Parts: sequence; structure tokens; C-alpha cells
Amino acid sequence: MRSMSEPTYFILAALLDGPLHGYAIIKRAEEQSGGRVRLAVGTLYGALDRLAGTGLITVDREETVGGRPRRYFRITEDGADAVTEEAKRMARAARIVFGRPGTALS
Amino acid sequence: MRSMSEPTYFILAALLDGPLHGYAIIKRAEEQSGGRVRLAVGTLYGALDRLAGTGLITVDREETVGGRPRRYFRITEDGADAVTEEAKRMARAARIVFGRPGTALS
DNA sequence: AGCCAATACTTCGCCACTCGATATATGGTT
DNA sequence: AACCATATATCGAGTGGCGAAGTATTGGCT
Repeated sequence: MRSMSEPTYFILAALLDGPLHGYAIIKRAEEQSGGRVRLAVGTLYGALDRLAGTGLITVDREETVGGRPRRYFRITEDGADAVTEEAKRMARAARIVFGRPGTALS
Repeated sequence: MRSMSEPTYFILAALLDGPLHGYAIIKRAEEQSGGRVRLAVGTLYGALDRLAGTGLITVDREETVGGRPRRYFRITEDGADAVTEEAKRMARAARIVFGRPGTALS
């Protein structure tokens, strides 16, 4: 698996605490990132389809609220593995910049 | 500045130790990432143009070796700031996954 | 000498993904 | 009545990643 995009990462991370529906994922990602990550709806639903297609998430259940469907997504084991791997990758990548005596500019 | 792609990050990180020419950046990124990141040439030269356009890198000097041009790129202060910010961002993002009691799956 | 691998840069085109806009609908607040 | 938050879906434009092809030189191995 190659590196994951930021939206994808935050979607998976949001689901680590339990199933959420689309809009709730947007809110959760914003909250977990300290307001920095604001998932665009187009990004979200596209990514959700892709993630479900590759088995990193599944549809947990479908509710009907106010005559409108609401789909809850759940992270799979593969998804949890993938997001953990990605977190490790990012931590390692960050160390490349931090773990050095000084830069060519300083 | 929104989140940086992995290739872009590794290009900037490679230049933190001093100016390098294109092909050397590929080697350095591979080395610094423990062999994981292999910049495709198309990615590299496209990214180099973009980074020079936004002022995160500049052309340090141009040599002619064996009748062929070789361009050395140098990271700017803006570039060093950007890659440092990105490293912080990644470290924070990694903490979202690591800094939690347990997952919904465990 | 012939060949291959590594070095080195450039350009092209496909594809994946992001994201804003748009559409639709409800309920609460002002 | 107007507006905003909640909620889902789709489309089109733009960005960017990447493999491939092309060009060219050096150095090592057979």
C-alpha cells in the first residue's frame, strides 16, 4: 500500500472510535485535527466509496431519519491496519526533518 | 498552505543538507526513507518546477557535465519553513492514531 | 569491441483524487 | 421568512503522480 492522502487518513482515523455516518465523519475529522482538516463533501463521498471498495471500511447499518437514508460506516481490520501503518510512516517521515543537527540554511 | 504530498515532502527534506541535482534527489529520498520512497522521474521534474514556481526552492547553479546540463536546486527559507510545518503536521496527525486508549476493533 | 547498468534530464499522456458548486430536504433558531 | 446546521449525492474542473519513451555519457564486465 502506497502513501495515503490526508482526507483518507482522517476518515479512517475518525472511524477508529466506532461507526459514524458521512457528515459526522466531517465533523469528527475537523475536531480531531484541531479545526485544520475540513473534508469537502465531494472528497468524502468519493473516498468513502473507494474505501468500501477496497475493504478498508464497510457499511455498518442504514437508518432512515426524516425520510432520508443515513449510512453508518465502520472501519475493518484491514482499515485499522492501514491507518496504523500510515501513522507510523508519517512519524518516521517527520523524524527525517526533526532528527538532524541543523539545516543547510541555519 | 495545505498539506503537502509525499513526493514534495521528500524532495524538500532531501535538500535540507544542501543543494542537489534532480537525480541525486531521487537517490537521497530513497536513502532517507529507508528505500521506501522511489520518486518517479515524471513526479520529480514536475514537482521541481512547481516548487521553484512557488519559491520553496531555487536553482542554485547549472553545471555542464559531459556536454549535458545538470541543475542543482537549493531549498529556500520558505521551503525550509514549509517542510518543517509539514513535519509537525504529520507528527500531530500520527498522534491522533497513536494517542488513544484502544480502537473500536480491539 | 559490444553490451548493460547507472547516471542524468525532458516531455507526454493517462489516471486518480480533491474540491467547490449544485441539488435536495428537514428542523431549529433568529 | 430567512438562515443555518444537518445530511447525502453528483458533476466538472483542476492538480498532481507516475510510467514510458527519448536522448546521452561513463564505467565495468565479458
